[in-house]
Amino acid sequence: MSPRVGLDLKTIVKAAADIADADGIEAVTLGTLSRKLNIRPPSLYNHVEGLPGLRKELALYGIKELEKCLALAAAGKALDDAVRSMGEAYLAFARRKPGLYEATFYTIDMGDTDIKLASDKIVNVVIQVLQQYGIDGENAVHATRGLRSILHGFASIVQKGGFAMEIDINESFHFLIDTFLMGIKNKCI
Amino acid sequence: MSPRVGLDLKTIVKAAADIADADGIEAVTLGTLSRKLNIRPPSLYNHVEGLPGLRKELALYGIKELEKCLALAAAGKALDDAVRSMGEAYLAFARRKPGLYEATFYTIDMGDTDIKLASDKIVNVVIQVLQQYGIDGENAVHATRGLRSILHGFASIVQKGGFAMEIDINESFHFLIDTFLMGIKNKCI
DNA sequence: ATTATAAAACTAATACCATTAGTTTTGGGA
DNA sequence: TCCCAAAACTAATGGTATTAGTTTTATAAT
Repeated sequence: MSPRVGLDLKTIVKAAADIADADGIEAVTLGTLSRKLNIRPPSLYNHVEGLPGLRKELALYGIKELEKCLALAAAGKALDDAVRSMGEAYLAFARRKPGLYEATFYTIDMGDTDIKLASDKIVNVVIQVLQQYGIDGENAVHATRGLRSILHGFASIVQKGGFAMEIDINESFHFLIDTFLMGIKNKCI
Repeated sequence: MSPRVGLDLKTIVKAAADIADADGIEAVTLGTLSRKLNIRPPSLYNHVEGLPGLRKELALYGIKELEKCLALAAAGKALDDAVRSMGEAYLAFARRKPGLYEATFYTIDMGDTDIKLASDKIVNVVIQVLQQYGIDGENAVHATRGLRSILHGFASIVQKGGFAMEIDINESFHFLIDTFLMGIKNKCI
């Protein structure tokens, strides 16, 4: 048994990510993607379970890429340095790959095992950093959920162009991270 | 001059909101909506500028409803009480009207004047509450952006079913709000 | 080298979607 | 009663996802 080799999933998903980054996640259709890959739309079904399957693969790719960025940013750093570095990496990712970041939250099935597994890896990176503050069990979960909310909320609003005023957005981000850290330290210690 | 009266925009937008809440924002199409209203799809163009126009109206409706909830929650309360009450109202809205809340962030044009105006009203409610802490000019913007990020991030993750662990979600929310408040008070005062 | 095979890519067809153009209906004001 | 403008309609177009069934083709075994 040994078939011919055609396109592989990685190539397909990367092409989809390029479309998403260039024209938004809604521009990722089997039509636009197949045109970019020089094949006919039905051929994609050999690699992906229709549009929902493609979206899942794209979300998975985005989550994994984001996790790599966050892990790299936190590596070798501790406490506030690690949190700030991780926050900057998160925001930078959302800016650098707006469509791919969008895909990590766009019509994804949080019940899906693969998605859950990849998401858990991000959660673990965040937990490891926050544990350095000596936050205990249940509070560690609260703090992790909090930081995740902050990062996603801010990045999501930035990505949608939601901060209109002239005030510097990066300063607002640092303000928020520092406020969170200040709160954590005055609360859990 | 006086034409016949048919459907009005409010009826249409509310029907769209019902579909969004029941089956998700992607289920809101001119087809499903026209079926629910017992008309043919092209008739909707008499009231709304196609699907993009419908989505704008839906987002606008959601933003206005949310603003009403937040203003009501903050009314007559001060400082931490006001912030906590507002936070709870925000999260409750996202849970009660998941599809409509989704619409407030789904393919909306932040450059649109109506959207910007409605959004500004929400921002003003938040600013008014935070000003009670005596935060000055630029920091007030940072703090407002921060609280908005927290509320949207948390609500958005909840709505997508992103918090998987057994730990109580409401407790996590209160933890986050309190952490933010603690941070603000130890930072700006 | 030849051939069998399994996957990849294809064509054809269906059903749904948004949208436009042009027609018919209809209800309130004169 | 009649007018007319808005509302709703029909018909048609081009895009979308998807399925079924066919053809192509690279590889692995002969």
